[in-house]
Amino acid sequence: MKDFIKVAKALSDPNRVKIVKMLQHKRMCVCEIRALLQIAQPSVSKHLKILENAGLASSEKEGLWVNYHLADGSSSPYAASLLGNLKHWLSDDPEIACMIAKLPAISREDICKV
Amino acid sequence: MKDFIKVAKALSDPNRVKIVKMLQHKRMCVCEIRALLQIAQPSVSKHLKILENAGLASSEKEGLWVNYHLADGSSSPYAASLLGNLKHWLSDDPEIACMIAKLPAISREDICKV
DNA sequence: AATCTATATTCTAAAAAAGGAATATGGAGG
DNA sequence: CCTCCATATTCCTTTTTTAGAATATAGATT
Repeated sequence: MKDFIKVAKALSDPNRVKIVKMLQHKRMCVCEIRALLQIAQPSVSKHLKILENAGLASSEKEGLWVNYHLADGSSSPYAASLLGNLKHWLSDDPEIACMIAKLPAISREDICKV
Repeated sequence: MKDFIKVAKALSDPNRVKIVKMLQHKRMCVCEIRALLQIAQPSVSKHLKILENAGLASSEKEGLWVNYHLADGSSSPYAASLLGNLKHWLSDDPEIACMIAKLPAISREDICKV
């Protein structure tokens, strides 16, 4: 029960759903996500922690950067299933589509300067 | 997006997930749900409204009673999909199982006296 | 009509979540 | 060793959510 609620809660915030949708396209560092969402860096970090804790995302260090990517689903069947659904869902949502369109132009070298 | 968030939010509260799990077994009126959840009647009504609004449940009047049952999924693909998943999910959660075990003994004639 | 009963709504208090400024951490490069 | 930079954490404020008491509504029964 607790695990399911964690996944549902994690996906009940628009910014976190947006993060999941971006991570479907490529792995991203915090400042890249921040650039797309246009919210403060600590907020991004907090959202990522919630996603990670729910089994929806995971991270790896790469020098100064921390690369976030979608979780493989092994830690939560609920997360695994929802991540599968979200591959199809919301792709044509205008807000999401607009964000994804900007994705290719984002490069961490240009963007990062917190 | 809005519709998805509504479903995720609706399912991010333990009491509402419990209601969904009971409704898998039979349609129920507010006071029956209240008896199983052991929370106040207005709280039950509010939870039911949120579930209904998300496309997860629907209701029909029957005299003084209002029978709630799972939605058919036609109003939200997200709700439809999650309702499908929830048929299997959480059935062996101890809290859920205990609640479902009490379900057959609940009869609105005995229970209702708000 | 008067009353009882199941449910919905309103209102208010308490708890949880989200956002960001300030600060801490930890690795990289001078 | 010192500085710089990306990220995490802490702290505080604002907003949202939850819960229940009190009240309203509407159908049923007398």
